[in-house]
Amino acid sequence: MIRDHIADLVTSAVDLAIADGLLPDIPFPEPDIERPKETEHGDYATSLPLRFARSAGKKPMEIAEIIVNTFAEDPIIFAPEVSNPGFLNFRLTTTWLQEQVEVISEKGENWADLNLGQGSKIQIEFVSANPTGPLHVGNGRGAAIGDTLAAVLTAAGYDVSREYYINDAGSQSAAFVETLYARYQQILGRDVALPENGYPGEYMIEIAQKMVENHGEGYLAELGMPPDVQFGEHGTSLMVEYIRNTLSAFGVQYDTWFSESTLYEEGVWDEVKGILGGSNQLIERENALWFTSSELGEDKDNVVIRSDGRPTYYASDIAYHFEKFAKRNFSRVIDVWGADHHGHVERLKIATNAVVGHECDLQVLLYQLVTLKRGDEIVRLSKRSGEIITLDELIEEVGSDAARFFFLLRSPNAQMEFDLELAVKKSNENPVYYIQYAHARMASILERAREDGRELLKGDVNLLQQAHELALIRQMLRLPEVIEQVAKTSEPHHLARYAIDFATAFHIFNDAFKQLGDPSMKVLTDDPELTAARLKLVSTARSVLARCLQLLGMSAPERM
RNA sequence: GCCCCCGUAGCUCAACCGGAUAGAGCGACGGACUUCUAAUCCGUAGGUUGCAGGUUCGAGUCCUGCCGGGGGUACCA
Repeated sequence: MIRDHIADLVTSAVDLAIADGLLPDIPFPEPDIERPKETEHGDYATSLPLRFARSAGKKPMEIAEIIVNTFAEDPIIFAPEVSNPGFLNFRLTTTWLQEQVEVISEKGENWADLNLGQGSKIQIEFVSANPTGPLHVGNGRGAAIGDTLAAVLTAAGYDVSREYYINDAGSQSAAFVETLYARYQQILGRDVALPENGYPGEYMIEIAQKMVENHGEGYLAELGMPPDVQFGEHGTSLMVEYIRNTLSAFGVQYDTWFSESTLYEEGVWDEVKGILGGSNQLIERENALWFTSSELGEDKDNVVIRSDGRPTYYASDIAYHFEKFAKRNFSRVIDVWGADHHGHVERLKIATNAVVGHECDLQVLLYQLVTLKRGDEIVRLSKRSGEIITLDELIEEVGSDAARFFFLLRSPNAQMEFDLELAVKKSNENPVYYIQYAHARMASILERAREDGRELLKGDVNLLQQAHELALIRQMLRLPEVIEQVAKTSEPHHLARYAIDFATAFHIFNDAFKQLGDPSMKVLTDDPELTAARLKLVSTARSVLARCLQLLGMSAPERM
């Protein structure tokens, strides 16, 4: 990557200056290469002279001058310019920029891919909402973040596995089954009440109806008696099916749907209990079994087996993460959770390390909750209250692309407000169309060129010299850096922001002829050589934007 | 009480490891269609980055204290 290249050049220059006795022979700061905000400050910059000034005992500007003088000649970047109060600004050579069009066009769609992960196995678990009701808008945020993060990490060279954890063993699941059975009986004419802590939502009637359609009265037990366990299993799998369909409509496909129940059926929990018991980390108190997490720095111990003998979700989660690291050997695991689970993070990490026996690379990515508004009215997100805004409804109203982009545009740790009225009413103002329109315009130009019988990839890139052409090339070159940034920070919103910047660069490029009133600025002109060069640029830019949209999980329309 | 996230333009949000004149979109105002689709472009206005200190060459970013919003602090998940 260019940044590393520049850092190397700076390091060499400083080394040379030290060897020549121009700078003192002491350790110097890392030459951090950043992207300046102001274009006047070049393509890249470093503040190394400022940070080196104190220990070197010289003025920043003086150090900057010395580095410029010892800077090696390079085909990619010009010698740096010194700028007050002590920055070094770097500019890419035009020749190299032009060549990149050739390079990108040859490497194709995966041009920006990296090898940061070196093929290591990484799992991303996201959404994992209880199968007790339809996904709501908040789950959509987790879905968009998790899925795009997975896509970017794949592009960054990791062997990524997407996973959904089905909580089908806990008390919420039991409440779901009880409610479903009550609805089932009601449909079949029995006068029974819904359970107190059940799920009153309308969707339960639909699922119960489906159970009747599929199985008739087959699951009806004696009045007052619970149904066969298969009733619950079938009901839950129907619910999971709904969830799977919603996510599929949202563009999310999982590699694994992992059932919590199997942790008990296949003895994983027993194994975990054995390990923790063997190291005296479990204690019986008040008829319950506790994990002595306070011994490991937690505020308190936590119950793993309730006094009635049922395991808590904490027990499940320990077993589950033991399974991820010790059984399936993921070298790294990322759990994407809503911020309301924050209190669970530390104790899960502690327990996982304790049971696996070494420090595990477990990262929990928290995203802040989505507040729903309808005008001025705040809508509470809760499956229990019955009234929820489902992800299905959101997709229906604004479309999958717009919904995804809306979520991806925000940093995970920013709370976001979602005004449903606005989302519907102003859907055409969603920036998603701005980006997709850029792609459609490129496709349209290329289509027209093909109709004219022009070659798209034969042009001479050295003819690309206009400021707006070079600006577009510069934007393309950012993609690998953005992929690296997202992979390192687990913050997909940088990619969404980049997509907007890229679209802007293209729109400016595309409208330059109108702005300047000069038809020779168009892509398709009377000059066949220039046209060929620009077509190659547009063709390359289109593939870069398409890749970007693909990583964001959005479509890249040919026309709009 | 304690722990975590947030507070930036009228609104929704950015700002890469502490960098240069804090940026976009929407909204407001004023321009550009004889088009390669104007779902676009160009321009103007809009800020004491919640408040008060501190650290340093430099703070929206780090530290301390307050104020405000959200979440957590269960034998719910």
